[in-house]
Amino acid sequence: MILDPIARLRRFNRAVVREAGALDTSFMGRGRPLGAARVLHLVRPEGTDVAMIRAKLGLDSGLMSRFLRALEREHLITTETDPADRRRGIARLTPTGQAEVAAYLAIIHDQASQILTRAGSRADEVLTAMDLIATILNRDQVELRPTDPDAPEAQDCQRAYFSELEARVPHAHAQDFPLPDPDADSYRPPLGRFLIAWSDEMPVACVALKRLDASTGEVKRLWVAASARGQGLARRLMAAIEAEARAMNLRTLKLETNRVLTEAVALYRSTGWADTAPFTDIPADTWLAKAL
Amino acid sequence: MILDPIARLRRFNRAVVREAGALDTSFMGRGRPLGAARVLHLVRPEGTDVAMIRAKLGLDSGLMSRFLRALEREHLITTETDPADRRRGIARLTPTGQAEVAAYLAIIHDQASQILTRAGSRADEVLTAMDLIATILNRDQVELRPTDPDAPEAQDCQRAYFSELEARVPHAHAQDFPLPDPDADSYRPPLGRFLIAWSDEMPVACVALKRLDASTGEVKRLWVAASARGQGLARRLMAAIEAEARAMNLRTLKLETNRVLTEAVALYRSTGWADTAPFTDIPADTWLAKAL
DNA sequence: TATTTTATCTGACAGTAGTCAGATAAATTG
DNA sequence: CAATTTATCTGACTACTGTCAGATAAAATA
Repeated sequence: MILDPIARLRRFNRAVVREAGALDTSFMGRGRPLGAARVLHLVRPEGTDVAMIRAKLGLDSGLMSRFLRALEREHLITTETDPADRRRGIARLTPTGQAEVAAYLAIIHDQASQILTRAGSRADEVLTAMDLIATILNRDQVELRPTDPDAPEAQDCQRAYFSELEARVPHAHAQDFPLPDPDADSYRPPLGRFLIAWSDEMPVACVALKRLDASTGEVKRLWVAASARGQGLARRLMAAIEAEARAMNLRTLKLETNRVLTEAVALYRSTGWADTAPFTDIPADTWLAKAL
Repeated sequence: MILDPIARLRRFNRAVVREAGALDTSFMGRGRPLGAARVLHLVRPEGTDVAMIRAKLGLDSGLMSRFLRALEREHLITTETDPADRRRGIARLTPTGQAEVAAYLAIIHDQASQILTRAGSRADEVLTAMDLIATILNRDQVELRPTDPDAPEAQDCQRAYFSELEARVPHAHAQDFPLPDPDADSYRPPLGRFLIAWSDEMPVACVALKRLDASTGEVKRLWVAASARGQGLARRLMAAIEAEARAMNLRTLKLETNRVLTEAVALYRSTGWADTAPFTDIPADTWLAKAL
């Protein structure tokens, strides 16, 4: 576009802050200060560690204590001491509290759909834009965590991976890859691993490892969301999955890919992977191996 | 992408609010509450109407008065009564105040470039995404204002328009349209008009009107930024420029266009424009007229 | 000209966020 | 076991935001 980048960024900031301000007052719309509402949001019915909430919100212990007692007075939560460490507290949502959280979520949901309605025919574009911006802003906080390959988020990642393959690789068809994967056990300890990269609780990339024999593993399902590319996430995931493989005492890793996936192939080759004998069928046309 | 739209929107909100929060505290980093800093930002060296600032920020008159006096005590502004209406106040930035505003801007600038740096190779994509989101959020506040055709923003719009033409219309070359336009007088009262659509002080669309003879005008330079499409802005601009033409006592409007600009042509035809005899050269291939 | 409206100022007050110091009780460490 | 650390609680305090009522002076209106 036409303007100074800084001016564009400031305009964006103003627009978003105005919207977020409206969100704040709506929090107060339920007769509770923002701070207490934020705490309430993090308490789960099955119980949440008080210290964890405090860390997450960066609250002073005194303020936290006051919020908790205010919520308790409203019968929205109950607190007890952690039996394992009786200095620590555990907060639990009461049924009333659950209803209150649901009411907040309904408000948020309404406001969100209002924004999407305002975007009209461009809602998809707007969401893609939001993903990109959120991913950039969260960039330093992306966390890799092992996940069950049948977890809904893992399936989401794989679905996105398959449809990307279908779009780019000749003779690859998403329907050849059923979900949940009948082979999921192979990606689950002790046979394998499934890693997801999380950006603020949203999965943005994944990779899987599968044991082939006592000393050999196969790397599969390396996928990075379009919004999260250009941050070295694939490299980070590959390093992490190689570390997992070493921890499993594997000495060789293999993978199959297709030369049209140029970024992926370039990444592999630049990190010590070399051609090896084909060990699978089409749509693969490139087979690589790496000694650990 | 893969997740529930609402979840994506909430993640976006969290990411941006966290960032904006950091921006807020930096405002306080200069030892002044956010409210006063916001007021300071709106005061111009040549003097600003106090009531206008108050309306823009939605402040209570009492609070506003206190902010102004606090800023005055710091010698950042001076205030006087409006000679034309001695109930009203006018605030002026002192040189000290100008330096202070510059210091704020430097901080903002730093933070903005930090974000762009974080975006790395995707900075352009991020800015485009921000434009889109800001435009959607500001959607209801787009304002049409007549502008001088030589104003920098008008030139920005025209530059964007020409490069769009060059990209889409065969035989159109941006270098055939010098800026500032030697013909600018034609788009300036009393001969013509140049309208810009502003979204939070950023130009997002424009249109020009040029008198051909006592009763005929020509509409030119209809342009809408990519980020602002799909909101009916072109239609709004056309309606406004037709109103301007009527106010100038014109009875017929003409325009030239090219059939590859399908959205534009469709808009014209759906609002009463009909084919007319060619009155210009290539790259035009479609000539339309409308009786007012 | 009398009345009403408008723009601002002033003082009083309340709610929220946040900090700090000290107290308490339960782990952890030496 | 004594000393230290950790998690929480409590009370005191400050700063910022925001609201309300009343005062004042200058337009605008009847």
